[in-house]
Amino acid sequence: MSRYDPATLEPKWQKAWDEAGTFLATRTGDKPKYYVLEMFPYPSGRIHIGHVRNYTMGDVIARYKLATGHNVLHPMGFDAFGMPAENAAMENGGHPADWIYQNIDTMVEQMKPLGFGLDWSRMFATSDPEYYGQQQALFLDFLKAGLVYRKNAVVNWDPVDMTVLANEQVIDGRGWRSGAEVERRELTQWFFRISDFSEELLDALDGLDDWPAKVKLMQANWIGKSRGLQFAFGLTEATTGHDRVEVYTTRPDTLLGASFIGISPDHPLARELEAHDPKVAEFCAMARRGGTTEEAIEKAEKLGYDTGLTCRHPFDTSWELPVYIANFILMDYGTGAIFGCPAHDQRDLDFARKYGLDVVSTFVPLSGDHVKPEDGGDAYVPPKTEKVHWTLPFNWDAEATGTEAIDAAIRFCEEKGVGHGVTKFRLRDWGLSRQRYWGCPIPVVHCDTCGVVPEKKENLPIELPRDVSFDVPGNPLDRHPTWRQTTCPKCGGAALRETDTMDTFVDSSWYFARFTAPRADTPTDMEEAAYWMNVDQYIGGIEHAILHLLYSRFFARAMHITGHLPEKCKEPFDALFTQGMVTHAIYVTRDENDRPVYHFPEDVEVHESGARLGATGQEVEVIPSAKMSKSKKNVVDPVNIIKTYGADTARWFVLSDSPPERDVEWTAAGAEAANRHLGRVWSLSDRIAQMDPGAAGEGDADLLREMHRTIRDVTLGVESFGFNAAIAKLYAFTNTLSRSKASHAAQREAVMTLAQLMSPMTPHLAEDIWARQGGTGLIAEAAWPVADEAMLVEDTVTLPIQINGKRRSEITVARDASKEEVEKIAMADDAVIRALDGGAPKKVIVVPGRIVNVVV
RNA sequence: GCGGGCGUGAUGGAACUGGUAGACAUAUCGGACUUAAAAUCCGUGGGCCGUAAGGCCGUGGGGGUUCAAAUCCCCCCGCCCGCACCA
Repeated sequence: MSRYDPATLEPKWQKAWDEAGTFLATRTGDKPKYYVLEMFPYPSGRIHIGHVRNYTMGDVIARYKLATGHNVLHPMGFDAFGMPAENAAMENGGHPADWIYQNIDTMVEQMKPLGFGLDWSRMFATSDPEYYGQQQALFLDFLKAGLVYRKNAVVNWDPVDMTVLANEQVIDGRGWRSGAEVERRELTQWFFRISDFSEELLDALDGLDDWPAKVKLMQANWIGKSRGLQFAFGLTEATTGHDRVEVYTTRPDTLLGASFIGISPDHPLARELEAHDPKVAEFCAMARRGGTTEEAIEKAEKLGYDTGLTCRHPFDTSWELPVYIANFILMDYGTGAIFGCPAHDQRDLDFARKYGLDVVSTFVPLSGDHVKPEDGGDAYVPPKTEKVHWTLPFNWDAEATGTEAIDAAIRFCEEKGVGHGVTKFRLRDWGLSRQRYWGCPIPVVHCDTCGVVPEKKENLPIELPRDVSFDVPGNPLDRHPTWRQTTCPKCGGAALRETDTMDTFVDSSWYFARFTAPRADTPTDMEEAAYWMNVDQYIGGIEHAILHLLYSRFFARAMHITGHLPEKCKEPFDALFTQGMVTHAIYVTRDENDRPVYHFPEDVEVHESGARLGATGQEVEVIPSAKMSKSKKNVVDPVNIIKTYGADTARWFVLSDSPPERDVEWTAAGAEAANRHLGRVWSLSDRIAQMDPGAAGEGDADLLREMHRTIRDVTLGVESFGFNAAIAKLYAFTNTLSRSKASHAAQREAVMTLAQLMSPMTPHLAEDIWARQGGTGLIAEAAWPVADEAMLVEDTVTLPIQINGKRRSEITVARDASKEEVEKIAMADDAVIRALDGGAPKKVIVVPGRIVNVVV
């Protein structure tokens, strides 16, 4: 008797698919197309079990769509530019390109044994000059179309290393290498005009029916459309060049509760005061310390500097409000100035209490206990849709919602000539300049006579120079002896290249389009793009819910405008699925100083009594379900898993148990169980293959009915990303089949169908079963089974009977029994008679085909 | 700090659109097979009371809507993701 042996059968079937070209994307016949894409990986060096889960999900869809008669495009590539390659070069010497391409080779080598149905012929890395050269062409077209411009923007500046830091390189406000306090410094940078598309990007979310609601909500909040009032406070005494402070507020209804004006340290007025007053300068310098992230700014202690200036309230010119410079006000949102209403904003309240400013409520709750903030309570911030009692309205009812009051306030102020209603968006333009080497060079030159000049397309790609070093901080392109020297494309005179490279988000904002024609000598081939786009199913992590997806949506529009994508591609991802992570327990012991010492799972033996180190028997603390991280050593290497159990086991396990959108915890016991199950299926098939072909049996109809139910349930599961539920059904059907005494013909049909239903998840095992049962051709190319509707209908249904909402009994009735009939049968049920105790029911609810509830 | 999400037996989870909570799997325990072990197969498998029939409790905590709530609403707790230069 043979045994399930993935080590021999997996390579065998991978070779068979390769030779048949099963997964090459082709435009054959009049089949519909299907484009399935998983977010491409960063080539960190090794694949991660999380990748296995992500790509297995995509592969299930791809194989299922192939089996249901589609031309399938399922490509793979690498997001290869970015900081880690430079960091590796800094730490270990070597060159980022060598590091990254070695990593890519390793990862491809690790991915191939997993048997993904990928069209490897379309593979590329974003660091290939063929790719980034076309990206430069796109940039030039965007520039021509007015979608790119330059302006000043703040960066994290390390004053010791004299270099720009990424947000993740700023730790507690200090540079990660130098330890110096980071400053916010302005640089001239390139920007994409994504904010011009704010309204459109927001409105179009409505059409994305197959995107998770949470992602659409996050994007909508990020774009942040707000209706507010823009107006000016007049300064009591005009200083040089400033007689007013323009503010923007989304709560003009609280204007009568204003108690101070706050301006950003980068506000022109603050700049002006800074120039003449060392104390102001000192405060502004302090306020500019720390990182640039919104998080850092919001979490920092709220500090203000009283400028001594005052403004007049627009509705009461005798009312003067102090002007503070405050560290939490951002210059690039709104006008860089606000008015503070401490009663209805906790941040303003904290600020007011700190600096002894007035607190005036403008509204209170309709009822209930309420401690006003002026009496020591918290700021009162109800939802804008809630009706409140107004103590200081302008012209609206004493009882009105925030929304009603805001609208009324805007109308009132417009009538009085105090400002005007404006719609603003939180979304800012996309800064794409990076002062780093390992990225796509921005294809422009700086000419003393002509200024900033775009490169000529025939000079593309502008390739990165190979001879660079990373021994000193800063951008190697800046200090390269010759690379910068070039001639001006316009006047032919000497000029200097731009040394900024592009944000890696640019690379990942159009790779999905490039996959449709990866070797084209233009960014896209319109005919191929028109055929394969859009991505029918996009799969990736929730961490990309905002930036990557929003940037890609912008890029698709920009590519349409510049003639690189058809109109229908403006929303490039028809359906989106965000999968969860693979987690693993952390094993930790303590050293003599009580510091944690982490251990790899393979060094730990887990028993029901606890976990111990295999080598020493020392007891180990188990922290369950933590995100895998190298430093915590709670990682499992897919390569080891494949070696131990085979690819199918790994694929089966990452899909079973947990719903795909949720995290799944990798456990050795679970992997072993998955492996045992696949072995059982193989043995079952083997047993059936060895039956006498003419063997009769009993229960054929029952087995086949169950088979058709399984076809229905698994198909539904695969189509709705319910892979775990589909696998549960496959377990159940395997149990049914293994107990069946049906004829050989019925069992053979059942096991071949089982193999087909399993084939998207465990393709190698499925091929093997198919071949051993004498199936024709490859199972990967066989048509997906279809459930026979006639086999699915049942004559009777079992209904639960509830008494007062609790299940007490059940009855079996004809499938099409009327409400009256069901009620009659229910009332004759023992449990009901007992509960009624001779009385009449208060109410009987019959939901046909569902439930009966008797209220007594 | 702000925005978004998640929380169900010892464990991973199932439950269609508000309609039998715990499918399927893992651990455990009991049994069969075996000289023995592994593998395999059969059974057990939320808690409490009860010989049983049956009853009570139970989906992070508290409250609410409903004939009926894991599912809808409000408050709280814990964890996760994002916050524009990590990818």
